[in-house]
Amino acid sequence: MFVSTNYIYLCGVLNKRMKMQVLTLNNTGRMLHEVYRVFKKLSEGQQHMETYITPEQFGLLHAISTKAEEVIQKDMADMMGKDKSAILRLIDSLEEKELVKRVADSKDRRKNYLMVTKLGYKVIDQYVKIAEDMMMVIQEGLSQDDIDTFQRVVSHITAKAKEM
Amino acid sequence: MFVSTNYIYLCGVLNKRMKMQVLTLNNTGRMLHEVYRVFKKLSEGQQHMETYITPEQFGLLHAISTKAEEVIQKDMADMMGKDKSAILRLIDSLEEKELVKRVADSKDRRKNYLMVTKLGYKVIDQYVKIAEDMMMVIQEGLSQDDIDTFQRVVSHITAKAKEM
DNA sequence: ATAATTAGTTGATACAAACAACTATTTTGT
DNA sequence: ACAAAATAGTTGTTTGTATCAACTAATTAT
Repeated sequence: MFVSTNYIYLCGVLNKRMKMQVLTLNNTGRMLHEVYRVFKKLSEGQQHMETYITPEQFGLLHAISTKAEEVIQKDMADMMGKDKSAILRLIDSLEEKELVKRVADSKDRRKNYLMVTKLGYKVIDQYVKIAEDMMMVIQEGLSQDDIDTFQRVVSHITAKAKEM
Repeated sequence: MFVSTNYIYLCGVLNKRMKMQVLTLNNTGRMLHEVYRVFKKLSEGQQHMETYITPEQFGLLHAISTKAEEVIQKDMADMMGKDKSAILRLIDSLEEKELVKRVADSKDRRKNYLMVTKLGYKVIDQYVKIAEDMMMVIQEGLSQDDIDTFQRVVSHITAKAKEM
């Protein structure tokens, strides 16, 4: 399993040397790393998994499934901030596992709509179930206020970064 | 530049389907992705960089530099949750750029202490400076309370995940 | 009608992860 | 004291995923 921790120490270092009390993304990458580790462990404990997919594959598959409108590869590349060829290869791998299908647009023959198959939804559900159970345990001890603030700060940082 | 977004959608999906109001790591990976993008852009804008290093290299280099005691490769592998061979190869790359040195322990000849060179510290400072400036902008509009809560939630999640 | 743009594809290259097998050294247990 | 176990590091192999550049085919704009 390939796991990059790019973000972990990149973001982890922000502010280590700050003189004043400021926002620290110090442990955020490490947090995701730990959560990912647990998620992976729980996933592997499941014997009856339909299909094993990597986090990248899962992320893309899930992202496709949650879009209200039809999406094409280009949309997913934009959405996920990756090169179109990266998306293409992820789609290839998902199609090989029969989790998505490329369906040609009859009007614009350059486009392939991405459709999640029945099996695709099944696999998503399996992974989502694991994630839900895990998060239930993880959030024990946090108040609703904590959670709300956390989400708000995340949105704030994301928005600020996006305009930079 | 290699950028993995493993965590982004893995964690991004946690809770999308939750029925009740719960902790959502929904956008956390995306947040780090955006922050990383800005960081990279700012880094590339710097003409007078001593040496370009990847985020992984930077993370390891910085982590070594902040340890109070001498560290060996094994320590860094444990600390960063990676296989020792992954660390070894990152150290190789850092040593090639003359940012760290392996120094043999005279007592236990199995061990190599990792020492950050002068150039190593110089490179760290350059990257840290960029990160600091960026975070100053990003945190505008957040209260101290927001920041504290954010950090506390991150610690909570990390701790909970670690014991799972 | 030609030019520019768009969507997708392919090939080349790079980075970094895991795992397994190995060496050399040190520590442990009897 | 010596054999066995543990430890630190190394190397080779495989896998996954990213970028970039060059390309085709189809569509849109001038």
